[in-house]
Amino acid sequence: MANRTASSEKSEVGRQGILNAAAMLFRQHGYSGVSLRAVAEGAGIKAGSIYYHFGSKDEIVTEILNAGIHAVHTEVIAAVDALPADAPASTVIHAAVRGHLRSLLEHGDYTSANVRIFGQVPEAVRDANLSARRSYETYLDGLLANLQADGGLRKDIPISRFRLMLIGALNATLEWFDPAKGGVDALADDYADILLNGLLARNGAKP
Amino acid sequence: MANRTASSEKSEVGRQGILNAAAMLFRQHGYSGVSLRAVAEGAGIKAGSIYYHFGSKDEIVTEILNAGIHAVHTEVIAAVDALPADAPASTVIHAAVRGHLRSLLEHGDYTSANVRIFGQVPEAVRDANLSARRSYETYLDGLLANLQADGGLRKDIPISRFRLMLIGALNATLEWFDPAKGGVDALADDYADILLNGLLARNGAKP
DNA sequence: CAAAAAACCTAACAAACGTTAGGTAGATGA
DNA sequence: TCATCTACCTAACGTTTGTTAGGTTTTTTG
Repeated sequence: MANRTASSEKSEVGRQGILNAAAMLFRQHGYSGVSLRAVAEGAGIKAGSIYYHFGSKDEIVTEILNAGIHAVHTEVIAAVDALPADAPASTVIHAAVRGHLRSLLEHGDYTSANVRIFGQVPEAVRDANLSARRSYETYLDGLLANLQADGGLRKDIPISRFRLMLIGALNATLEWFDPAKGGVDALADDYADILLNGLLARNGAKP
Repeated sequence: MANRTASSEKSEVGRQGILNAAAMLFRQHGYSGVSLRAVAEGAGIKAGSIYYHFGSKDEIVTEILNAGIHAVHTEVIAAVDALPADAPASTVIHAAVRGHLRSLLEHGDYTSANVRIFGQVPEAVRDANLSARRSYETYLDGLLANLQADGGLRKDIPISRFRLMLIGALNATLEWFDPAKGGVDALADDYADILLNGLLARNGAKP
């Protein structure tokens, strides 16, 4: 029984089903740790059928990598654009942090696959993802530069270092965050707070 | 010519040579991306010979993972213990950050292999590394708790969140840091500064 | 100097890999 | 209704994988 039309649990089909299954698996097991047979099973089809939609494994992973960057980039832009134009630096950073974390931790098989496997894929695949990456980095740098020019952010540390630390700290949450244990937004509140105000106890304290 | 005793470029031999070669390769290509034949070539021997020293690939990777954690743990302890007992929180954090980064970025094939592949190895291997991880985490938590109790660190955010963000931000430097482009210690200065004081421009500014 | 132990090599195994060729069921369009 | 097209399947290919068995060389030991 339950043997008609393959009967996988999810069995999303078609091109998108392959990408969804692959993104989930890449995120969990790394690039070389995922076989096309595993991807096919996740998508509810057989391995050979993948080649109807894609020319190679690298073609799949390239598309996933690009979609991952595009997802964060879009979500962060949306979060920041929703603010009033004169929002203070702390508000802008907070919105960006929340947008990035949401994209990564909530609807984020593609984004988290990107973070996890970018360092493992063949060089050609990495290269194909570089322009999307740089585009996001440039956007963040512009954001930080504006806040710095307005006097909201300190000026004694280069922007690229801000940005690298920001992205690094956020992406690292992927390794331990458990959506069942606590909300993404509460995490974003804490992270933005620490990043903005630091760990040190203030002398002129607040309540 | 140059054909005696295998003549590989480095050709470290023996058990340690295998581990060194494997750590370097795992760091670059991930767990499944490294074959035992590649490890053997890196160590200057043939694939089958590995089994004289190790029982399986997982046995190798287990040992590398444990050595990696042990290396950071030891270096951070040494850095902190070198400080006077009454050192302020900022000094202690700075020393810990520098120790962690040095272990990761300077003499750190084992440590960086750990960071890179921990999420990809079979569950049994991960489990075998958990106690070493927890030991390091417990040490850091104790450190942070002391500083918090002394009034050096703010108390409105749980210690585990401090620690996770700290380790995450530091480990993430592995993805982009280029030792040829800038010193580890300068990086540690900046990171400790940002983590302690935050990104925001201060009103009661300093010179 | 001979015997024993240590450290390797060679050659092969079954399984799993990415990929390809050719076939088939069901929908679509004339 | 027949031909075409889409979306799959089956079966196999050559290669690479972790691993093993058995043989050879080097080093240590008595």
